[in-house]
Amino acid sequence: MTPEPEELAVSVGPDAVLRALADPHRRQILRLVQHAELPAGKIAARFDLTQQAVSQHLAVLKRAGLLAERREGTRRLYSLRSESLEPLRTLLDEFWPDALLRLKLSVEQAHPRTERRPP
Amino acid sequence: MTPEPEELAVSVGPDAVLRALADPHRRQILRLVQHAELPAGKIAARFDLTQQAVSQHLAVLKRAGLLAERREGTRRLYSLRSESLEPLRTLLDEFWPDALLRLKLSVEQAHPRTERRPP
DNA sequence: TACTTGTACAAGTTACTTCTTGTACAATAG
DNA sequence: CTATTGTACAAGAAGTAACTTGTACAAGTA
Repeated sequence: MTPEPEELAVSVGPDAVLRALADPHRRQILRLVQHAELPAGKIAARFDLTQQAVSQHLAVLKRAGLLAERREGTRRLYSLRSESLEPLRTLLDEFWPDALLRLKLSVEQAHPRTERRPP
Repeated sequence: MTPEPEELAVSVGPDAVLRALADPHRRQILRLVQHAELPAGKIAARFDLTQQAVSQHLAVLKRAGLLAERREGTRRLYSLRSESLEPLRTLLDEFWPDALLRLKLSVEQAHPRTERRPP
């Protein structure tokens, strides 16, 4: 009865993203995989935590949509999915003072970076 | 021995801010006080929670630097301190793909919105 | 086949979060 | 002074998070 397309569930909402980011270890993981895909082991090696603990952090980040996972043989390669930061940006836009918000919107309208949702 | 200037401690770091924002009730509180100061009681009245629970949320938000508190008689008036979203914006900038980051920076340089910290 | 490597899953512990109920206390009104 | 109102503080319950150690298992290698 779970009709979820599994890998295609893209947006997780702001809660999961914010909670995932609220941990320093996890932010560090994101920094590591921001520019290059990295296997779980190499990531774990950078921390004073057990491999399993890091694996659990990876799972949290993945559930939040912040990590892409690619399997290659026995290894799992992780990389940042920056699209999933969108809810964070939306939140920030919502609370950022109006003056700057208006400026920002005008910039984005002048240089649209992604498809518009048609109303 | 705590030489803290108390009210002047402005920046709390990304952890507290992110954790504070990771709760829907607290985000709702921020929306309520975003444009107008509100007393704790009026805020509490908007939720299906006890006054005390909301008071605790207010405390979390205040510790994160996200709320200003002004006392007026017996009431406490809260309002959003949007400066404290700065760590969030920094984080977002750090992880946002380079293309958009460069655009954003160029805009901010063209229209500086706040004083520069002199080095 | 059996061994090794890379990784996740499972269960348990400890600490933290979020709520509740009960209470204290400061400011004002009578 | 006494009562009322607006609010925070305190303690405890229940859930969740961040670890640990132990184990399973899939993919290669001898």
